[in-house]
Amino acid sequence: MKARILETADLLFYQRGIRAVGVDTIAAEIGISKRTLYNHFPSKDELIAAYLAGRFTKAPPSDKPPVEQILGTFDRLERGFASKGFRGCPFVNAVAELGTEDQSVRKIAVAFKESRRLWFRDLLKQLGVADAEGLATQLTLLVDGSIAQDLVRNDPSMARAAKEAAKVLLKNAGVEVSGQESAATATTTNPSSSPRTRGPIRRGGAA
Amino acid sequence: MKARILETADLLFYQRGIRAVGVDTIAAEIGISKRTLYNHFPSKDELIAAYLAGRFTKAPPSDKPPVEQILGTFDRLERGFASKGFRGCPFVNAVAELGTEDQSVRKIAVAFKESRRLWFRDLLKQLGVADAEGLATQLTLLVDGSIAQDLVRNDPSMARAAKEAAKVLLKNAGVEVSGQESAATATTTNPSSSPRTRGPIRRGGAA
DNA sequence: ACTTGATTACACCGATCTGTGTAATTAATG
DNA sequence: CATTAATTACACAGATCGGTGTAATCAAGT
Repeated sequence: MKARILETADLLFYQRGIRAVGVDTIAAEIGISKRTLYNHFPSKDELIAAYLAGRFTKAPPSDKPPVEQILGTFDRLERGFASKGFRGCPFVNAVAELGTEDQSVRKIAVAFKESRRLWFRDLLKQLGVADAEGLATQLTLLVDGSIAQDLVRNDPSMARAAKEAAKVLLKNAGVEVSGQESAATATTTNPSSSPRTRGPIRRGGAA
Repeated sequence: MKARILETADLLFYQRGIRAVGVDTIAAEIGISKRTLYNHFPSKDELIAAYLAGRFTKAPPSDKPPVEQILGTFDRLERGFASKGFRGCPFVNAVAELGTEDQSVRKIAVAFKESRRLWFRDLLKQLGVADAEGLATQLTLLVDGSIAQDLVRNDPSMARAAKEAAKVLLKNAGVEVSGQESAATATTTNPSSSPRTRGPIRRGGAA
């Protein structure tokens, strides 16, 4: 039951915004009484915390080459953008919505962003990149930038644009990139041409 | 009076979030009656629209070289981040908060983001960049990425990281960059080292 | 059959929300 | 001074908010 509550809260919070969704709405959506919800979560704040904690997924370990892992991030991002329910990064959205007041929310958001950055950094170190720290930061900028842009534009091609930029940054750092489909910035699309139409249903909102 | 209402709404909406600020709060902050507020704005929605419209500033024309204008964007961004009240991009925040429900909000956000992209694109064309469209998109990713990262991390150095990445992208496109302070990604900082401490008061939140 | 624990329905609290109606007050204009 | 327009105070509407209290019901497990 607790899982069902959390999963419904996740869906509604992410889709409509945290402040926009009341506990009554969540309970009604599941078809349970509000009392039951409060038996599992003592307050909405704790439900919000659990929602964000549940979004804090670790990047799964992979045996693929580091470069493919890094660039694969942008492919997964693009699929995420194209999936139906995508609505940006839940952590960034939460901070944007709840303001700096809620320090706990900001803390978990920082932790998530930093974990992603460290994931990039470690892969870059494996590649022997000199300034792995700095380049990792730059890659997260491309990730979050494409997420923000897709949030407002509904244009999954933003992920491809980010990927092309990432390739350039990697090459510049001396990393050998597959080359194959690169052609520098050539494949990057013009955002005013492609947008709209979302694909499958999915759960969306990795980041 | 209308101006005063709008300016106060701007401050509160941006600082605390749109949903988090009631019309009573705005009126009380100014010291006027709620009735007066509603005499100037027929509904909160219209006040929100006016707030976002007021944030839609045009990038001021400049006679400086295109490269300096482009890179200067990130310097202004960094100053914005360091200013006290900075809380991310008001348009992205509004979309994140109000959801896809409110189509008018999303539309103005798209218009703003696109205007910024076109500003980059035109400068890149002046520089003779082949794929000005694509590179302009990539630059906006760095801008929005650094904004999102600073929003959660409170780390103005994200603007510098974005600037360094932008330099690499520009060089890769054949643009002559000042060189002086570049040194590739070398000056990029590690985010876990620098954060906190905000500067002057300002109005913050360009994007 | 009995107990235990979860869930239910439902009323209710105080607070806050957007928005309105109204009559008095104030300020500027002729 | 008289007219007009803006602003005021204030009560109020209807909705929703997060959260609680309570007694009945339901579903195991032993």
